[in-house]
Amino acid sequence: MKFSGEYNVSIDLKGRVSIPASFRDELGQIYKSEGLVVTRYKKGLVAYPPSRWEEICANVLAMSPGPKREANLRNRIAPAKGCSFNAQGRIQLPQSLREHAGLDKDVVVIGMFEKIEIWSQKAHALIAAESESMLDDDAQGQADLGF
Amino acid sequence: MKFSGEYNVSIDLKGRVSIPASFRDELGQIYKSEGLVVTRYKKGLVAYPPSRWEEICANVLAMSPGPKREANLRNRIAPAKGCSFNAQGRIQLPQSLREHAGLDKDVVVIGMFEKIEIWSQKAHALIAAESESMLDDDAQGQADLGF
DNA sequence: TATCCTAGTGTCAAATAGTGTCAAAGGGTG
DNA sequence: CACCCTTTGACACTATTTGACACTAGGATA
Repeated sequence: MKFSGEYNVSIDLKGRVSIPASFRDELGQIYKSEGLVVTRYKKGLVAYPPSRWEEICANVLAMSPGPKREANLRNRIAPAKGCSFNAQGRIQLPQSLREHAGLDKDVVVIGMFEKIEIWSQKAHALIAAESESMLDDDAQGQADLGF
Repeated sequence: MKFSGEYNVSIDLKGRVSIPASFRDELGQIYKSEGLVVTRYKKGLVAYPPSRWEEICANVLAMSPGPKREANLRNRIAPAKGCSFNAQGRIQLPQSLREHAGLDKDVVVIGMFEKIEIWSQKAHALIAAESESMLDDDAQGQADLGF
């Protein structure tokens, strides 16, 4: 699965975000039958196809007990929610996740190959600026990559 | 039993917390007949289905005598209280547990697979922030898990 | 022992949140 | 410019959560 592209979409007054048609096409069958699993990620959200989520879950559960495992359970696994699509291609995000990401009205949905990120416009602008300056500081690295 | 999701709920003026409908569904029959057993856990509370609680109790009781067993008895087993649901899906938390967790008005209820955690909003924000920074500092670990 | 006070219960009804669906608006394409 | 597909706002409906109130039990006090 190769989600890609950056989309500005809006949230309706009940907390549903439109997932771009191209992502839904990419999901194929899954789009209607299973939906996506959404959880916290930094100051935003990520969404995975359920099968991918199962793998991640299994990886975390398999960690040896300790604070890292606990942190992953608490901040990634526990807040996760399976969200199915409605007839218009929107998914309902639970209040707790919307709050975490500070979502209201304008959000950015980003295809990141095997996952989909969801940010408030504001948070996305911040993290994008941060990433950009990191790349700026590494002109050699950029050149090596062929940019 | 797989409780999951994070919910902001409120406590009424007599100390009852609403347990989210999805958790009650997960409990099925047990919800009406048996309720939950709640006890202290760190700076918050945990709730278990009674059958799970029996197992935990048995494990502690089976420990060989010593300060660890004593500590478990004192801080986990002894303060525990069985709480049944009312018609609106709320459970009454005893004052001692409310006090321990510093609960007043806004609380967070979290599904953690086989158990349910209950925190004051404040305490949860603290522990979640701590976990988050731990995850941030370990980008490689996060990637290895598939996030 | 009678009375007051507090903590806890049961229940109702208002408020809030979530769901399903329709149709208008917007954007891209031929 | 007309058409089609996608996105968005809106509405009605259902489910869930919350605040409120009256009532009960038990403990303390006089």
